[in-house]
Amino acid sequence: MNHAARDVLNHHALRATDGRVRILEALRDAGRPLRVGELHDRLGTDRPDLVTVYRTLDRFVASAIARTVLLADGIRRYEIADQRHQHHLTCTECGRIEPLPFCEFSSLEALALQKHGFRVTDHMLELFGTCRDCAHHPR
Amino acid sequence: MNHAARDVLNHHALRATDGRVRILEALRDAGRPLRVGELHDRLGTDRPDLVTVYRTLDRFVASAIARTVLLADGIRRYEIADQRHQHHLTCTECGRIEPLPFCEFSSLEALALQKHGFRVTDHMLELFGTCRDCAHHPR
DNA sequence: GTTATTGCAAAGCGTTTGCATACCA
DNA sequence: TGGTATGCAAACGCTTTGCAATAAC
Repeated sequence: MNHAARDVLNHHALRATDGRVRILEALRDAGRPLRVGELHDRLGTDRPDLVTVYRTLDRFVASAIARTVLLADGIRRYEIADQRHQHHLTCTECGRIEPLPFCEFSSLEALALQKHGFRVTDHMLELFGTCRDCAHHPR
Repeated sequence: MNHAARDVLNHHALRATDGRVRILEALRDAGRPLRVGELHDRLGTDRPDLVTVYRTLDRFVASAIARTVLLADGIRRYEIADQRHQHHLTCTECGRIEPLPFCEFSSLEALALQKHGFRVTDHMLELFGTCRDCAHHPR
């Protein structure tokens, strides 16, 4: 585990400091996009400074190790970028964020080009609603 | 024009102060989502305080006169809410934001429910790319 | 006249920067 | 050893809050 993280850092020509390894692992373990503060909280005792987390995440994004995720609340979150472009289901009851394993927009992008002369290079889609658990156990 | 704005405010049980009328008109005239600072700048001389713009926009959102728009940069923007739920094309070259007059997601929402037990109540979609003008006049 | 709204100042919060120290390669 | 990364403190920008003065109804 530890080695894998170091390898990733080395591969991206980033010095494999203890802080970076732990930040990368925390991001990986989370399985969902994390806010900077959340990530910092997860680093446990003797953790790197919050400022270091900010700087490290910037580095990770610049190196395409991580990417930012933007949801409707306007808060920037980060996730590991080793998977394909991804969307999320955000439960408005409990706040849980679940990755959405599909992405079908070729028709929409074709429409944008036809009707607006707009060539789509990227898109953002987020769905909000009630997750299974909250539907079964309403508050 | 002025009367129309006052009517809207009265209809929502908001006192029709000069500042609110001007903020509502500016939002209307913009034709695209505005940041708080942008909106404030557009209010011209003897304009209300920036704090008032913040408070007024909160009121407008609470009264469903306006709504917030969130794009990939994480900056909150506001637009008049008198039209249907809307998406945007954002040009990454010139920054222009263009409304997208369609929204087709029933199939996606059905899929989320089937596969994830997730009932979608809202969604956000933003497309990014190169607009017609920038494609014709590259920098 | 009563209550909501405004301006001003200041606090808050998340994020960034400067700089000296500590660390990795 | 040389250059990068870190911690700490402080600056920064956007947003919110407290409170007295003001204006709408």
